[in-house]
Amino acid sequence: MNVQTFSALAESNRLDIVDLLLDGPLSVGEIAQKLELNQPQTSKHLRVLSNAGLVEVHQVANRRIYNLRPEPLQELDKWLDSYRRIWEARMDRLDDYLNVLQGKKTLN
Amino acid sequence: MNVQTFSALAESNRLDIVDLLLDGPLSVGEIAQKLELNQPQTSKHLRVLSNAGLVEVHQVANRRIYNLRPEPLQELDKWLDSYRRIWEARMDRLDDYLNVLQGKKTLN
DNA sequence: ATTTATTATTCCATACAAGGAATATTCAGA
DNA sequence: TCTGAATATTCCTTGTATGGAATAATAAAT
Repeated sequence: MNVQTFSALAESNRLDIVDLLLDGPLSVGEIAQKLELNQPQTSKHLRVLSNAGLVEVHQVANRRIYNLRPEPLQELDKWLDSYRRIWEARMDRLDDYLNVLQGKKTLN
Repeated sequence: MNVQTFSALAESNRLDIVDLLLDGPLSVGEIAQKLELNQPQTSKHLRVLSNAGLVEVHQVANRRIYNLRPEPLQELDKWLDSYRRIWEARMDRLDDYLNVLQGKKTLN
């Protein structure tokens, strides 16, 4: 799992941007307006998201249109697979482990 | 979606710890040894993970046993739901959006 | 009570992220 | 070619995260 994805999403404004782009592509100005952000910081956040591969840009005249790229989120989804299997089984294998420890102890 | 979850996972050592705990609970020393980390930094990382609710601790004599808590990852899983719907549909609604822009343009 | 093992905490130094403000860049249109 | 709109970049400052080293705290054992 790529840590860059988590880094990019570990900032509330950027998470808001991603959630916003879920409804479709938007220009920088539209994003800034809807989230009440300054344009420069919006551009900066978009660059981070872009570096993480979470968004892509297309230029239309003056505007730059950003939209989501599914790949990183699909990778995240795939990563979660391992954990889903455990949820069904039993994530807190604590009791088992404590028994092992107890066993070790009685073996000493 | 809670940003703390992303922050906690946005560090490779911590991500390694989480992946390691997938195989079952471990003590601090075991984690440090398996990941070749110093004990103090291991404790620090575990504290971050604990604050994010990703792990829980149980004390057994000297040792502190850490294991995963499923809730934050389940929340992450739920958050991804919105995106899965889009993947099937078509995440890059870029063409549509460009047509809209084109339409606006011809209306000017 | 003292020692030993295990874990947590503190202090320090460094690196990195983020916002504000200003400026640069790019492109379309007059 | 000049202007204006949209976006990116830079500079600066501040806050925060991280690792290393040392130390503290806790519990078991002798």
